[in-house]
Amino acid sequence: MARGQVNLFDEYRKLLREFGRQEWWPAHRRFRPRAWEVCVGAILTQNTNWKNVERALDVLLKNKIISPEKTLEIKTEELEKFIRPSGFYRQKAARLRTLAEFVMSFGGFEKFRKKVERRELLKVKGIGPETADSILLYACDRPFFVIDAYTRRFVSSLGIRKADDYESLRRYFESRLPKDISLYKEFHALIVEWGKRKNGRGNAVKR
DNA sequence: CGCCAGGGCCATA
DNA sequence: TATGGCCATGGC
Repeated sequence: MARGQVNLFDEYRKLLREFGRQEWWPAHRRFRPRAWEVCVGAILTQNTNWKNVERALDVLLKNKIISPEKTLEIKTEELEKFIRPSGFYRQKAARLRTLAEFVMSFGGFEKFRKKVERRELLKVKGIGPETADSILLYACDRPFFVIDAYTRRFVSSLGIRKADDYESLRRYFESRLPKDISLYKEFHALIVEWGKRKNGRGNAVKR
């Protein structure tokens, strides 16, 4: 593949043709998540297998911990117990509470969703660039492209030589794609699917 | 059975 | 700024 001639939108269409629509949120789970649950998922999946995250999300749902308010009401030990299947449960319980407090400082989730700025989110302890962009894109419908470990491998598989720091890669994607939120969501999900199958995981290919 | 996952923080140099 | 240790469970 010739360097410098990669068309990212074409790459997106190839993945879409090969794997089909991923529709991460909300359609890939059996319930329709509220935006808060998307934020919870973004924290719980930090360096963690998504299957484990789903177990933890199921426990939270079963116990009706489905809002930042509820998250702040229950005891920390209780929250830790609920999310244990997702690993790093002490850290993550603390991070969930911190995020819940931050969200509530806006006066509720809807206000947070409309007003939060990326800079502010990045200052929250436990929210790094990937988690921030996941929240902004999937929960707040903001046009930020999410970069993760799979994205780095994907970019390198295209033979593109880029500085691989987070911000450079994010701008690389954002500057070469239409500013389309649905496209960002779907492309990132497809890249993850590509990475999983490459690792010999994921579901069998059917088309 | 070992390897490692849809990161991020912190201490150290 | 750049490495390295740490966090922890469950899938495969």
